[in-house]
Amino acid sequence: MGLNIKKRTIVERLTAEASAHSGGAIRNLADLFNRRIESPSIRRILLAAVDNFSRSGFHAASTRDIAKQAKLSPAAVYVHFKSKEELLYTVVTIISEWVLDQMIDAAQEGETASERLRRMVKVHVTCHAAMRTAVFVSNFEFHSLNATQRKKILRYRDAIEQLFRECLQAGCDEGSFQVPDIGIAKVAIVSLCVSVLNWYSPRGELSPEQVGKLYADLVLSMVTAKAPGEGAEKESPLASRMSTPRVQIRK
Amino acid sequence: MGLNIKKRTIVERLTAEASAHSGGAIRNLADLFNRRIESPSIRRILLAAVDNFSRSGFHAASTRDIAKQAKLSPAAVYVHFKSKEELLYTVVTIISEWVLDQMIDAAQEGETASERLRRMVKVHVTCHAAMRTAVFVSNFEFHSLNATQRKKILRYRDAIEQLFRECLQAGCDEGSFQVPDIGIAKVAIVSLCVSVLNWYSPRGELSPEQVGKLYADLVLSMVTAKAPGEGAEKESPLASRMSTPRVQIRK
DNA sequence: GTCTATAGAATGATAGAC
DNA sequence: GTCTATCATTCTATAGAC
Repeated sequence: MGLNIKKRTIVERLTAEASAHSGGAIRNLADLFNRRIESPSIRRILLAAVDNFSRSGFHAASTRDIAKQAKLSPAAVYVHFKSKEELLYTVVTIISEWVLDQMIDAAQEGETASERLRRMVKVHVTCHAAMRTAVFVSNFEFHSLNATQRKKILRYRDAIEQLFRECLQAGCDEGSFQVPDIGIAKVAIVSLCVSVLNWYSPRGELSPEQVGKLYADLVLSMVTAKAPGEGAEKESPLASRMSTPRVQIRK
Repeated sequence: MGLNIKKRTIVERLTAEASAHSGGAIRNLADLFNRRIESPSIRRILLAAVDNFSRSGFHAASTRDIAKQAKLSPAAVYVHFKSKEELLYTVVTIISEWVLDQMIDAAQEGETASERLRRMVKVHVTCHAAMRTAVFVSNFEFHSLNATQRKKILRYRDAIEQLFRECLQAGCDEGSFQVPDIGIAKVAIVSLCVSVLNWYSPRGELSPEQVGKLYADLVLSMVTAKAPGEGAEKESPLASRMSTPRVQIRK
């Protein structure tokens, strides 16, 4: 990592460190941070931040508690992060990059659109279930980022939505999918995957992969073309004139 | 309303006032508060609270700003609400009651399970789109309530989930629905309806009712039984051994 | 890089006059 | 019921020693 100019933020250094440690599957958040962050102190701070943000929400969580949990003084956090906001931004960036990476891989496997969609839904759901706490923070504290940060994070989300859109379009062109509106279907599918954040528990009976498979079945039956006369009554309505679906942005 | 004993909270008085003003469809939040709340000051406070909570989140919103927006002094809020938390609880209660009322009506119409499910999804989505801001607060600031309050609000959510479960069960018994797991399907459907909170905009091209209809189509095709040989490969997995799906509870 | 100590600002809630 | 004034607390972030 050579030069450590003070002005570079953690996030800016992430890319440089990304390939530093390689090999070995990422099974949990500690693995992911080990791979992306050199300093053990910073890793402890980030783990504590995820925990506190997820339990109390960004604004209710205090930097004091985060520092304490990371076994540091309150001031030590500010040696590594210039603000609490940057702490959140670092977490959200690492998580968003990781999910997108998984999805890019998933979108490449599979011959037919059905196989690809099944794989994509399974991977997306599995990511959300397996790293529930961190992805939860990344999704539901998104609005506490500033406008510049939000814009950068939206690029990751848009990329994932685009992967789903292309897959749906391909399936519709092939004739294997049939949906009232591709934009609506895309948003519905992504929402459905993300919604496991609201109920999944690692202490339940289902593994992340099992939930992924169940959701993939649901999504596939949602978009799979029915035999003629079997489908719901529809007049192919409204095309995609809706406002571009996007996560609500506060402030 | 008669006696106005000091110790009764706004929420406790709501039931008494519920039938006070009758008739006329509820088209927006102001309508709903007009119907449920006598005092104009309290209505202004609640409207301001919804606005501030939705834009900044419960913890980041200040009682000063809420009071100012309601054209009152900071202290005046505490004449009507004993804490900021009670302000949130009042909002969430009124919204939750309203959504449940709509859903109870919806679940009674329709001869077949398919008709009922279509109607329920349409109404649920329409409620969420039409009152987006307030329902958004009710859903996503839920975790800022205390344990007692959360327990009371969960009764509303459970009741709605139960309506969906019964409808799905009936459809599966009839043979018109086919789902891998009723518990999973129920959670998925509710999540899907709720997820319009994340993208719906009243400035878009679609009315709440139109979105409701589109989502109803998606859900119906998700659960509708396929002609033999048409369905996804499945081995009817795992039954309902999963942890009871429930919104994540913080703290 | 880590600490102790604290500045500086904002917040939830209350006291008491009218 | 509404106001002005203010208390008491908490929090983010910084200063400066080691």
